Amino acid sequence: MTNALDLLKERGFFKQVTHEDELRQTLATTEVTGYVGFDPTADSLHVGHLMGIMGLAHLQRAGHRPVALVGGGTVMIGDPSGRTELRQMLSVEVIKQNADRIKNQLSQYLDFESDRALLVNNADWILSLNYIEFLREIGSQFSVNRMLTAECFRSRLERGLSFIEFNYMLLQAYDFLVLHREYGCTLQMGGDDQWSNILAGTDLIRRLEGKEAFGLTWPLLTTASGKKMGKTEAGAVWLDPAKTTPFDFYQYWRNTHDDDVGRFLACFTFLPMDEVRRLGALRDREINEAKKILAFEVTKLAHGEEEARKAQETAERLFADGGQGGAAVPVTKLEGAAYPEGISLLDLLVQTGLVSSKKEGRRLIDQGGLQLDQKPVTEVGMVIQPQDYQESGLLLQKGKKVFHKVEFN
RNA sequence: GGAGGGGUACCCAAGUGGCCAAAGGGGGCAGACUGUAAAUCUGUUGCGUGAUCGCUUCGAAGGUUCAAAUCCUUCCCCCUCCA
Repeated sequence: MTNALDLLKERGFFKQVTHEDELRQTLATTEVTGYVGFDPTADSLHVGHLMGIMGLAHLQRAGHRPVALVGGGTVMIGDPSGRTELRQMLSVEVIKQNADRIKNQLSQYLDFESDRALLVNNADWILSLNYIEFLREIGSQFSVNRMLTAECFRSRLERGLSFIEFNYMLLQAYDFLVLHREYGCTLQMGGDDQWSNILAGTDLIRRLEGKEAFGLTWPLLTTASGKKMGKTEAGAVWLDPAKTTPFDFYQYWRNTHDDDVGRFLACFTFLPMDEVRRLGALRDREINEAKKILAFEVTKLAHGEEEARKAQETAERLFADGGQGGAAVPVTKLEGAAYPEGISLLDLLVQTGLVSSKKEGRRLIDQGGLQLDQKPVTEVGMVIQPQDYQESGLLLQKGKKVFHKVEFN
């Protein structure tokens, strides 16, 4: 079996490590327990978290034991790394709810059978911390001078950094220490912005336990066009199907920038690297095949094969055949009887969420960007009679690739 | 606590009494091109309406004025320097 470190490296999960050779050696000879932290700032993970999720998943597949740490405690502080503003503080109840839902999503990716993977919430040990004890045991191990030289704080010194944020590093280091003590965890992974925090943890373990722990970071993912991963015009691309439909999720990946395809296949799927390299090397029109595979595979992981297949079929019909679409097109169901006089197309657009105001809808139609059942709409004031669409419903198309179905019953 | 600077639309940022629903850039949306990609070009980007009409908006609340993002008062928040 390939060494886990080389596997991660090969798949794009490698930017910095603490001690590369020792880590490789350890991974080759023992089952390593490694963790990644996730902050429950929302009630669902999104595509931006996928690096962490897949990092753990790849680790597990290489024969090691992943630990997903939900930061129910640390999120109450807020990681200052890379932020320009103090994070909004969330209430305890909200954080708890979020943490629970996130646990669920993670189990899609990791095999938690018989402790082959662990799920922990640092709220369990952080919320009950005693301030003085913590300062004496952990705080005494940190040099403020050294902390200030860390990149994550340097940039913030100019913009302002609150004391609560300054403590984040200690808490994250403490997490690592706890996991080390409780579960023999010796590896922490994360995005490269976590480097300083990870080092704080490995240092702490060395000082307090006299043991060697490892840190590994991967490059912060941006798309080739420099955008933050997982953000679209409509906001984040969520893993929760109620927040981002599997179809939209599929489409997000289907529209990947050419230059990102190979990288994404390596990171976000389990396809063999030979296949990844072959697909990533495709050019021009041919790369669309690779994009389809990427979209299918990633959707399959997030939502299951069934949903992925539906999304793919729907996309094929919508784009290739120009037909009425398929099962996965987002649908709005309306009570036809509620509109005896018919419903204006503009109102309908707003109801489906295709536009945020009638003004925007009007603009859309004026600019020729709306199609109704494959035909361009030219009349702004058009009124829809529900009885005319009793059977198949109607298909709205905004621009080139946003589809929405309306059904009346 | 003291001194100074600042809060403008999704973001950055101009605007210091009427010509301001508010320049410019980014971002978004749409059109052309195309491969459901990128780049490029064009249009558009507070809300309501058929509208060159109305309504709401420039940290918050009051006030002055025919007229305020712009002037005055009070309050809230942020930053810098000093302690």
